[in-house]
Amino acid sequence: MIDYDVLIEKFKSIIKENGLKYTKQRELILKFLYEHDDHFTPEELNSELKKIYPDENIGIATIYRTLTLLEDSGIVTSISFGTQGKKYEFGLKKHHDHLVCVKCSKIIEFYDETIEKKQLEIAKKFEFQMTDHTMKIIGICKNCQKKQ
Amino acid sequence: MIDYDVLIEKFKSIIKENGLKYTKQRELILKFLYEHDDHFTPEELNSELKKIYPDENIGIATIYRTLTLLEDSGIVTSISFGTQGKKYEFGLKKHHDHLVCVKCSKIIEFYDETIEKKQLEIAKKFEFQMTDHTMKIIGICKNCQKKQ
DNA sequence: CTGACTGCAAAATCTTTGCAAAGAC
DNA sequence: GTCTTTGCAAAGATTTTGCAGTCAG
Repeated sequence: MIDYDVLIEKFKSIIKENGLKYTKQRELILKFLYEHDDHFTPEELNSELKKIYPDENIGIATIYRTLTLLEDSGIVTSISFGTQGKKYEFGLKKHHDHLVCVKCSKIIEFYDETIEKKQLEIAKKFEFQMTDHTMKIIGICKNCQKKQ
Repeated sequence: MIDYDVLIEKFKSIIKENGLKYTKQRELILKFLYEHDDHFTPEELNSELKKIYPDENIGIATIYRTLTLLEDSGIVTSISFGTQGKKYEFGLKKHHDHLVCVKCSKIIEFYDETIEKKQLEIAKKFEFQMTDHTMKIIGICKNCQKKQ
């Protein structure tokens, strides 16, 4: 996993390259995602940040704008839940895919080399310039099966 | 591909089992998706249906309600585009995955046996009761690459 | 200083809901 | 007839935008 200091350097250089500014809000949002290995909606991030930094008062619009910036920079990635919006996670870790539980919304990550390779082949076959790929296995997790 | 008459029978029996009613609106929406092998947003469906059946005046709410019903019945499936909503397609064809172009939003379908098998294995490994799975390869399609 | 960023509130999207009238069975 | 469905418009939910003040470089 990328070191926090290295991450900040990387972020700062992206900021600089694009004539943007390095602000406290942006840092705090990035820091939170870096430190929490999980998936969050913008609204969840907003309330979590309010808990941790009650004095900062980061606006929800800033959360959205920062997440977009971070996603465009490739630092965070998102997973979408149809109508119910998106969840974001820190993105500079090994590529992986997701298992999503329809009952409790829990997300489990996995990685499979065969699938990764196949995806490349398929993109090539259709002459697609692949920028990303996602795979979601939807179902009922072990825990929720027990409850039934 | 399932025959249209068989499809209607299937739909009618689902309707009956659930104490629902078979209405013209529901039929027209299903018919449209059956006849058009493509992916549509609710809004697109709405305007297409208005073009084909200018006298029917199907409300957008009915489109949403019917799509939800059809999706729950397993007759249509949806693919989500993050914040920008969902697209629906007729679902009773061979399972397949999607290539999505970020430039023109075109969707190409593909099927790969190896990936299908791997998904089953992974679900099993995590003791997930898989109900569905999706895979999206995101990138720039052949056509849009040329334009650049 | 200058131009980007922020919080706020308003606006824009997209989707769902309440309700009276219409339609299926 | 009874109970579901419909279209409409209003309400909700989520995300984006405009703007004046603030802040980073």
